[in-house]
Amino acid sequence: MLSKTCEYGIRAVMFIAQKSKEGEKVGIKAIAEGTGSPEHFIAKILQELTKRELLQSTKGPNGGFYLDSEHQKYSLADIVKAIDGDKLFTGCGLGLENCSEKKPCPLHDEFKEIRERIKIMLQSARVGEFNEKLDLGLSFLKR
Amino acid sequence: MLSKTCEYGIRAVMFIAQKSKEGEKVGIKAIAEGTGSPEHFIAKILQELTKRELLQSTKGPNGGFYLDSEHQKYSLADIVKAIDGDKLFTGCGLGLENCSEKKPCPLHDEFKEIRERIKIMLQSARVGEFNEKLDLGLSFLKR
DNA sequence: AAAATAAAAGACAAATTACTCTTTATTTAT
DNA sequence: ATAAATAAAGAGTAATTTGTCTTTTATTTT
Repeated sequence: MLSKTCEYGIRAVMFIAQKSKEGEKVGIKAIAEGTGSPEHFIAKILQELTKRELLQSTKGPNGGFYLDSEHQKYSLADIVKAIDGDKLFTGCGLGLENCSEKKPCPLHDEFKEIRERIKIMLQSARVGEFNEKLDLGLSFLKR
Repeated sequence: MLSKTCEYGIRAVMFIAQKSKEGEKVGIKAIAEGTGSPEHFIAKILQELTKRELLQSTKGPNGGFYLDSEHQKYSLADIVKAIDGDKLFTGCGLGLENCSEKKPCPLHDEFKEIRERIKIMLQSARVGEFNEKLDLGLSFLKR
């Protein structure tokens, strides 16, 4: 469904959002630890998200990654698109490049409905909306 | 969503089902051609499906792959499971090994619903149910 | 200004997935 | 019985994804 890169990315962003109360910043090491992800790998992913301005960071002592309230409004769909592109939302389920409404694969309508649901789900989920759930220990980000 | 291997596999199986009127058999070359797939690669995939008895074949002149009416009743879910395993149906959306009802990831319920839909869709689609659509040219298997 | 801290960048290594080629085994037709 | 046709099997190669390590750059504190 999602690439591993994207899974790590989402988990990291949720983690950062949670820790970003009052502009607190969180370093790569803590993120890797808190999400059970390989440190250098997740660093690369977050670099990319920062470049695309879905995530904020500062260097130097007391630096790290963070998400102000504006940035907590980005959707998970934004993150997924930034990492995996939009094939999940638009690609043919059977991998046919020319599959379209006019020239559909046999599963076109079926996959369309599913893709649509995934899209809605990810578009309506905001990066920052999981903070409480995580704070209360009702859900987890670490394997 | 599906691996490329699985996409090829499904397309091939649909193609074979369509061509299997009255026990006609179809060779690897025709399958590769008819589904726009790499010949030797699709051969491997079909080998595996045959070994698992989701597909039938005979060697020698006039041999090839085919699906009798009993075998046309297998579902696409059967094919997917044989090739990709069942991670699509059961895996955590964020890649967390220990994600479960009791210890859920933040997107657990959302992904559960989507996985459920995918499962129902693939379980209710029979390998042989696309023959007519394909015969009438209402859908295609080749990019 | 210097030292320390932290992300950015880049070059590499490993693992997995996708694909190719060659040989072997089986079946059918002559 | 032999030859031809065809899938099965196996041993590769190539590409992509995942993961690691090292160096550089920017920022802050002293």
